[in-house]
Amino acid sequence: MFKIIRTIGAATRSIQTVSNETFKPLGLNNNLFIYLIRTVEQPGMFLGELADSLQIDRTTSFRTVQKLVKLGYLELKNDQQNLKIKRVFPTTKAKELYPQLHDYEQQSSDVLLKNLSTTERNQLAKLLDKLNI
Amino acid sequence: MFKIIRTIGAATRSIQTVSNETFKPLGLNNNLFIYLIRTVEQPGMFLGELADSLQIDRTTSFRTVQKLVKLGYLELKNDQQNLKIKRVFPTTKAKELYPQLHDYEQQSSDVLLKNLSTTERNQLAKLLDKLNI
DNA sequence: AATATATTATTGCAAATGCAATTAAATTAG
DNA sequence: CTAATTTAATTGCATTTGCAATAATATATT
Repeated sequence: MFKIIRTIGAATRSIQTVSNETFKPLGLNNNLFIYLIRTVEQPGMFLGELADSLQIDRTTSFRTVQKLVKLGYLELKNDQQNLKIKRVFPTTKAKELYPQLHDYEQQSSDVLLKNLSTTERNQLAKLLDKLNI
Repeated sequence: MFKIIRTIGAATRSIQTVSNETFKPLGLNNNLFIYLIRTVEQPGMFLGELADSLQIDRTTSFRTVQKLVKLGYLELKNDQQNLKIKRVFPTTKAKELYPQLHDYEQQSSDVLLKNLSTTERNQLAKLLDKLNI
């Protein structure tokens, strides 16, 4: 069964390599685009929360968010109740870009899954949902 | 279906975070241990071949292999036929460590898959094998 | 055989990464 | 209420990462 983690590792690295190349023109190399997708879909998470939800180191995530703020994609807002936290929101620019990012994600998924039938895709999605991440 | 690539991405990052922590005492943080596993299982690949098989950038892989040579885990040998390539082999140290690495991989897999039955695990493995990586 | 193209290893460099430590606010325990 | 503990953001720093470029060899083309 160890082959499972090898395969998903290889798939992830492979997907990231391609997406880096794809989004370089937008300055969104690395995993930048997953931050945007996540933030548009669930705006208002605080910094650490966002990092944890993406399974990315908090300090790495912190600096990436700074960069995305500088690029005009995200903005940070202080919380009224809790002075400690800063909440992350997408700008209009990010919201406008979102459909394109989502399309890419979809296409990327289609390529990865091209050898699987619809039934198999559903099966796979269901099984992955049960992973203990 | 886009959820599939999100999930495997999150799983991969999560697994790597834990393995980094686990192997820090051995100096094998990052993905170092997957190089060792791969090289023990298939010794003699040339540098670029190894990198490609792990879906890792060739220059990154190049430097990582250098590091593993320095740490005494791998060694490079010139090829008789092809002066351009260098083949990568595990040292005794690496071969001795291999069972431990493989055990870890197995345990890590067990944790990830703990909510899946044996049938489901087999199903998942089969579906992942069909991915177009 | 000579030239052009492709492949491999390697280095330079700037950016990203992540652990450790710090500061400040919030929560919990006494 | 006060002190101790936890949690969040932030910075420092050394390492890693990966694109771009280079050099050397191998392969393909004419």
